[in-house]
Amino acid sequence: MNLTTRERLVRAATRLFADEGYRGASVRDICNQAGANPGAVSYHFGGKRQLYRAVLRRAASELAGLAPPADPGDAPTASGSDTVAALRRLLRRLAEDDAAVRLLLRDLADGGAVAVEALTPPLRSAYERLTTVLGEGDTPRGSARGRVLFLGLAAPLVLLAAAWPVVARALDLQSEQREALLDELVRGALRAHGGAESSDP
Amino acid sequence: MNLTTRERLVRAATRLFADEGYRGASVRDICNQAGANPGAVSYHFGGKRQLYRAVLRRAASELAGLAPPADPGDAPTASGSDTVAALRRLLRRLAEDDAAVRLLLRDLADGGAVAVEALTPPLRSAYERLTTVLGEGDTPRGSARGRVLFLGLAAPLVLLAAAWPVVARALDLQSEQREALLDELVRGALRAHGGAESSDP
DNA sequence: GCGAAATTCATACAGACGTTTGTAACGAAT
DNA sequence: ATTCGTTACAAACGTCTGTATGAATTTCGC
Repeated sequence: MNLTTRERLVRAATRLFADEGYRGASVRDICNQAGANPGAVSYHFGGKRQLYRAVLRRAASELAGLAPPADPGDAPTASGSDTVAALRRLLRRLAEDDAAVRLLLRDLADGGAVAVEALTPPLRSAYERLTTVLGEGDTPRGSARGRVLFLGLAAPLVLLAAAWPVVARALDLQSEQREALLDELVRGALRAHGGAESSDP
Repeated sequence: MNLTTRERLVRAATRLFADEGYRGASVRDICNQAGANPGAVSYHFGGKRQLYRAVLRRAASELAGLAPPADPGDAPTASGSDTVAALRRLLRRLAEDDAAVRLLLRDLADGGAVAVEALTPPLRSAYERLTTVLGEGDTPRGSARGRVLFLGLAAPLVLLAAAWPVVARALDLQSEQREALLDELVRGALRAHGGAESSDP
């Protein structure tokens, strides 16, 4: 592999931090995996903490890249069949390399400092994209229904991607049923969205 | 405080493990917080790992206790207004001491070994209670609609309790709006539940 | 009030930790 | 050809880790 040492460090650290946590992954392990010296972390990043921040930033922006901003050309659709397909793709990508999700899950447990600052823009754009596509654009961010739709989709998605074993065991599901369950969830959320008006503002 | 040393250790460890993670919380810190000796952990629990397991077990059973098993006397209700109230209480208790939730969140990032084995029974009973109350008892655990309802409620609840700052920031919400948002979520889920039939088995 | 058991204590240990250090290797510019 | 900045290296540093130990102390049945 003809990658720079810095890049190899980030990749090895991503895997190890996701697997073992910040303190659990030692600088020596990371450098061994990257084929570098113990001092390489201090040299390239100024310390372990800053390597961790770099890894977390990259993971967050990777997750952010999975939710593209709202396209003005998007037409309001009642069915949302393309929404189902898009979320299906999203789940597949989240599941096939879960390092980023697990890293952010750890950050959430740590208070979510990085998640708050790095994930707010993509979450907002995903929220706006969703409400735009579904024709709720008249009340951009204040709509109770929009919030419910968004959280009702995003939260199960995170759990499906990051905590699937727990969900599968609790609900007696096989691993192949994960995408089917996501489909059911999306349809359920859209059903809720198309239902009766909510009462409070 | 006239608590046994063992109990003080568990309490201090719960807070520190939740705040700093397993490796981040040192035995010395725990013992200092508990007003005990460094050797107290080895003496009472046989080691740090086993103290951690005890803490995790207690947290899991505490969470489990918040979701009482299905009462045979529960009558199927279409409105689910008592469901809203029950989940409101649940969120409030989860939020006011978030140590247990953060502990289990860390366990999820670690693979969820404890969460899988300790949370499966309460999750199942909560699931059955929910479907029973809402009159879906004819297809006990195979119903796609039941799974959607359950996940659509449980997942946002976890996020609301454990990652509220991220959610609040992304959705431009104040901290007082948390319970209102939960209400909206429950109503949305019930709306989805009462909607059209789902297609697949 | 006594003796045994249970508990707490101060201390010590070997190992792993993150980081620093001095030096060597390398290509580019002078 | 030589200087320079960048990068990589091996070794060592002091600190902190979890645990073990044996003495001191408290607790409790009698």
